[in-house]
Amino acid sequence: MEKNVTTENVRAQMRKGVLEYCILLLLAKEDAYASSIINKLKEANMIVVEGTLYPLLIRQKNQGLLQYRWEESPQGPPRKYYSITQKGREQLEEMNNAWGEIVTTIENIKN
Amino acid sequence: MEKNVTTENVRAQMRKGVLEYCILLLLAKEDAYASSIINKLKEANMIVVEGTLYPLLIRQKNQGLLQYRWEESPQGPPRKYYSITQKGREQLEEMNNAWGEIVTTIENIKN
DNA sequence: TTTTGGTACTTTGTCTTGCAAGGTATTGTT
DNA sequence: AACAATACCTTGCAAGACAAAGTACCAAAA
Repeated sequence: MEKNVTTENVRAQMRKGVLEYCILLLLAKEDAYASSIINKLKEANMIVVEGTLYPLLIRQKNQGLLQYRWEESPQGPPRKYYSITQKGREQLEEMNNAWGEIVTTIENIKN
Repeated sequence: MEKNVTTENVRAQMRKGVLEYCILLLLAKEDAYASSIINKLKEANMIVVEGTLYPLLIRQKNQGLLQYRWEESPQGPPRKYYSITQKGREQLEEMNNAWGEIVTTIENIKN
């Protein structure tokens, strides 16, 4: 059964490829915890939900791109603050290049 | 000099979100058959293999974005020429917008 | 003190999709 | 007939996005 393709689906599809890139971009600027990352991405029109972000952060941590520390919250449970590692910054360098190339490639195909 | 594995993974990841977009962009310019599409994308640095492209073309056809006709080949078996439909062009419009927004979003996150 | 509401992190199951590998089919050449 | 080149298609696996449900912590209200 083919699903009806909506505008949202198109955007969702395109977001997938750059999600990890966005996380590293954000964390390169400042440490953050999952819920705050979701809000920042939402503000930038890059919708992500918990079920996507948490496993993604764990994957990036397991790859050595991120590390985390626990911090008390003014209200509620403690927060897991993620920060980017040296390896993460190198990966981000690669991603910057890759992103630039993709953008160029699309431009080329468009002519 | 060979690029390391992770670099290739990063590029592959980012390509995923825009593959369908690239197909429609190409077919909006001229009809093409699968093997030629693979070559055109390869020239544009957007590597795709048969096992990816054939199911993708079938999906897009089932969604009404593409149609096809058989044409004799000067050498070898007949070719399945795909062309974009009206619905496909409308979808392409959406994708152009979506792509523009993603590019803008990334720029925003960078700053 | 129990309940409630807000915040935060985690896991499970499903669905889609990319891809390697192998298969089928047609045509021209040896 | 055998082979090479071209072209299309399928299968099985793996990764990942997401909805939904679960766990846990804290503070203020009942």
